[in-house]
Amino acid sequence: MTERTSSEASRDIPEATVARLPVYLRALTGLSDAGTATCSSEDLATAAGVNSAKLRKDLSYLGSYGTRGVGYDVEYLSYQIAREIGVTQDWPVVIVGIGNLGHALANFSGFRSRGFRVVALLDADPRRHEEVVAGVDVRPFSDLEEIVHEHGVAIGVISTPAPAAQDVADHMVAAGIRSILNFAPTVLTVPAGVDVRKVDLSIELQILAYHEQRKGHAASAAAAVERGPALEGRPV
Amino acid sequence: MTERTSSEASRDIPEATVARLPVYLRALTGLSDAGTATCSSEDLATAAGVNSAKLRKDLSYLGSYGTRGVGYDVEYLSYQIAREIGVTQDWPVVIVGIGNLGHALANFSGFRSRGFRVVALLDADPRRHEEVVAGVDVRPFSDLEEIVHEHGVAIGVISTPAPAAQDVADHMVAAGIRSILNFAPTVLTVPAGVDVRKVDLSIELQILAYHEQRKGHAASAAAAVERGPALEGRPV
DNA sequence: TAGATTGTTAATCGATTAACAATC
DNA sequence: TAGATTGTTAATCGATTAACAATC
Repeated sequence: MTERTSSEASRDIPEATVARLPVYLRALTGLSDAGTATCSSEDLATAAGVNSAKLRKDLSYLGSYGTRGVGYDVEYLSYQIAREIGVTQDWPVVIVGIGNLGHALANFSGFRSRGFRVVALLDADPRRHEEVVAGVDVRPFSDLEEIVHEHGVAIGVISTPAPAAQDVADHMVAAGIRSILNFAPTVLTVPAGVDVRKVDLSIELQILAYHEQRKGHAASAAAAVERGPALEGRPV
Repeated sequence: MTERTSSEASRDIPEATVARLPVYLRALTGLSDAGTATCSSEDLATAAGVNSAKLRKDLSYLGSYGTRGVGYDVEYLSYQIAREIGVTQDWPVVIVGIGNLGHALANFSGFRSRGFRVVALLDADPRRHEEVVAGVDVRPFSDLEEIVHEHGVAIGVISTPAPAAQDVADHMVAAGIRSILNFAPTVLTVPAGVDVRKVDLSIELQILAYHEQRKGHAASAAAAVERGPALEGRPV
């Protein structure tokens, strides 16, 4: 299962590097679209918004795909990163919870463009089963296992309200899904071997608020903060 | 500007800790809703999905809000964390780009529940200016500066297509916004002192795909991966 | 007091960065 | 060859974790 064909240098890529590879891939796609055939680590780092030392260190985990004194061939490096991430293959995805956010996700073109194919939209509410969203029928949640097996779904997206999310995750795991992207604002408990990534709008805003508070944002609010213990803290 | 009232231990909280404080706050809200008055670091850590050593270390940056041998008072700790993050005050937010995702964000109740108030929805497309979303009028993008000043907006959310995002960010910065939450799949360039946080669905999926590929997900796809160089890589 | 649990220390681990030898 | 740029080393920095003294 963990065996790879020989000559592969790519073992044990640090998590922080893995998280940046898709950023590099997107930057390379941008360079390619602009007609750039070759780029230096400095060029690519700028496009990706990191420094070039970090970029070169990251790429070194994949192998040696550059040429000293020259740089990187954009198409070749793109392909190597895409292969490393796994987006040269096709990934069937199922989305559960077709409310406002589920609609947005189903219509999101970024899914399709990187090898992710939405094969089913599921919702527990029968009133939604009439709908067709982004050309895909909304089906009952109870069809999950059948769909997972039929399409070989490995990745599930949860966009239900928080109270439903754990139950949805349990069913996904039971059906064989081992990678979950969770948009519901709740902590999911899953067995070892199942990956969960979480996108949480409210948490992102709170992190921004923390830094904003420390910056002293608008003059009026800063004044309110500095005015004292501020047990209520509502700015004017 | 960076002055605080005395007795505040809260200086230089590590970034990793800051990112977890909102998670603790949510877990505490859950405990409170369940009628729990006191909890141990072990209880709270479980609810938040972290280990208790990390939780205690994190909380130690805020001060000493627990009682040895007893644990933490849920309401008291909630308040202290909320104050530290800054969500005891009210944060006016503007959302730019009212497509599918913008609609979902405008309707997202998690915004309101944590002190974030959507004061305006902006879109460059005049055909959207008739709309009322979540009880808020959609207004022209050119109204941005006026709205920012009128409401003291410190946080801007970008949910436009990628090509528009940098221009939106530039205008936000010019209007005085110093914290941006970016949903557009593009790297934003902003002056020092402006915080950008990025939520990128496609990148999250690619990170999951990387790990899924290494796990050997469905038997058929795993077979395709192991079959050899797989220059095309499309699984059966 | 005895049991429980915090807050802190110190060791470990992982990520970042600058510098530069290797080499095109 | 001379100039440019990679890939790697080593130093630094920050985050995690286990263990336990402090103390309720």
